[in-house]
Amino acid sequence: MTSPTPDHSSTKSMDDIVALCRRRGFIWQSSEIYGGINGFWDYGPLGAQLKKNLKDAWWQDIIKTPPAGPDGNDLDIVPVDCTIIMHPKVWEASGHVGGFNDPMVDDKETKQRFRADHLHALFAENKGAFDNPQTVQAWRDGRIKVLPHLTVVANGIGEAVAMIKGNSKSLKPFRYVEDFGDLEDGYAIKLVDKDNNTVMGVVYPVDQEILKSDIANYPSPFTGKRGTLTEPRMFNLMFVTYVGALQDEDSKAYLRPETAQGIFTQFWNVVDTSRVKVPFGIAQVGKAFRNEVTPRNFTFRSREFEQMEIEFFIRPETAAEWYQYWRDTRYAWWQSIGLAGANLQLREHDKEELSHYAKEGAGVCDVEYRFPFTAPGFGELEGIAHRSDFDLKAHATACGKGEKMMYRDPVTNEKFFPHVIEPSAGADRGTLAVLCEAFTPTPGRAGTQYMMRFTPRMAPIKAAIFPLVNKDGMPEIADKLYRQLRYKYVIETDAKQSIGKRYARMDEAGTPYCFTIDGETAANQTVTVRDRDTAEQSRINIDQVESFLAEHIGS
RNA sequence: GCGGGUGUAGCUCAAUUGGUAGAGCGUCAGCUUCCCAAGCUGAAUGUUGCGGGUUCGAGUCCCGUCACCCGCUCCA
Repeated sequence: MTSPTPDHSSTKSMDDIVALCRRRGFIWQSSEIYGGINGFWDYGPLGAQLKKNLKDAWWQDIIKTPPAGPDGNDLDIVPVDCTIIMHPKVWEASGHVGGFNDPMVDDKETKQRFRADHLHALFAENKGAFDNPQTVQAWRDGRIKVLPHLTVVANGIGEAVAMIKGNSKSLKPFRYVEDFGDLEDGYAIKLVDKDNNTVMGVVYPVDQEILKSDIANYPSPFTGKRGTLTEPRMFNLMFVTYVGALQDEDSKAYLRPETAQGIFTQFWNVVDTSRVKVPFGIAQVGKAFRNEVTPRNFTFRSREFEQMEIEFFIRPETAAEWYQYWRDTRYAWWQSIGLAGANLQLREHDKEELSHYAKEGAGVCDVEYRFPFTAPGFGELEGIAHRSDFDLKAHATACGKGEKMMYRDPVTNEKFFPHVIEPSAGADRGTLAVLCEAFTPTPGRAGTQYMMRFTPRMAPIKAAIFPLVNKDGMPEIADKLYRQLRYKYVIETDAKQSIGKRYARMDEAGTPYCFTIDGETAANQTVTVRDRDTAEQSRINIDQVESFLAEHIGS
């Protein structure tokens, strides 16, 4: 086992980790020979095996041998493997398209976001700027400048006027008197100022071009303060593609930003075909895509990444219990694969940072790892969220069948939309955390500068078989042992160069054990076992190598 | 998206006011070698991130671009 460092921010440099990943073939930049492409990463031979070990461990522990539930009975979790491209309506129903294909403005102070074309403003000035049509026209033509008095977010001019009239506080120092009537694109209202002078006010949707250049003069619709709004920006977090040879609006589709929606849309088929009943889980491993604004920190925020997701369907009233259960279970799982120290933590979210689907739920938490680049802070590995019945309900509504799609409890015949607890883990982030945790500088050690102390279950290479020298029958014995073991384990053999160099290379690859055939082997059928972490050797019978691995690595 | 920095062999780094792109390590091959990047001999490796410009001549100066790093921003 590795002995975890309490805080490796001072001892581990991300640059060194990235360099080792590159040099030894764990992780490379995608399309490197063309200069790379921002936010995309490839796994080399050692990295591909490492990531596979992580995903295999997850698959084993979730689907093949799921843990026991709160009542002591094994959970029922079945896998699916859904497509990356789905019907575009999936993403409308899930809420991914709605708010994110339009120019959006953020209020930096309140962190609220709204569609730029929903912003309406009231223009009014003390000096009676709008008391005649000519002045209004002059303003509309841009010949005179009038700053907006206040703004509101509204779906249409009527709603905007109603909101403005209804909020006497933000209207100050003006007071609403009466409607004046429709203008060409806007609406005029009569106001009075504090000296009871009549002031004409006009409400218009904010011109998008003016908003872009003059955003600093527009008060926040939430606080009334100027200077806290960001420029309108297109938030298109989803990758767009086109299905079929014709590229037009009708053929537009998206690469999924999360694997979860495949599970939700096939929930009914799973129920109909798999003899599962609530509570049960559906799990999936697969790629997802997000057009991140700033991909950074090595593979941590990649635009193409792989998720390991469970949607665990439950009765609504049991949400709190199951949320607790999955929180604790998933935290323990990450510990079990080698992230056992103080670099791993569980963090409950504050209510304010919750997503749209989780506002009213039993909770959301993250399993977080202290990466060298986040230290002393932490970065998310897995989020566990109570998503309520948001998604099933949304899809039932969007596809038009509505309550007919409610789940029927086969025992009680009750009909309801199950709630869901979603433990959603990042395979790439998990791999990166395992890499960072394993990375160990070895300043006092001969040969290697660094070694990788993977837990045996994660190690890309489980053992190496070396002939001590490349003659005297040793290579033949090594080759025989290698061929015998490689059916069960990832094993390497190497006869070239000095034994020290070969050990050192295995230390860097994180191989837990090396078996060496030496002069004694032919005589008494024993080999040496070298332990990666201590560099100490012991001698075992060559017939016991396989059982040694079974005991120390698992099968 | 904004500001700053960096970019020479797989890695670490050299290269005189602008004047022939090199070294160590690693890698590979052969020999040697009975336990920790050991030794000997040899070999391969670059349009100096990419593209323009200035110049008789650019790794070096200028512009653009790409990637990475740091700080903002962003991260339903």
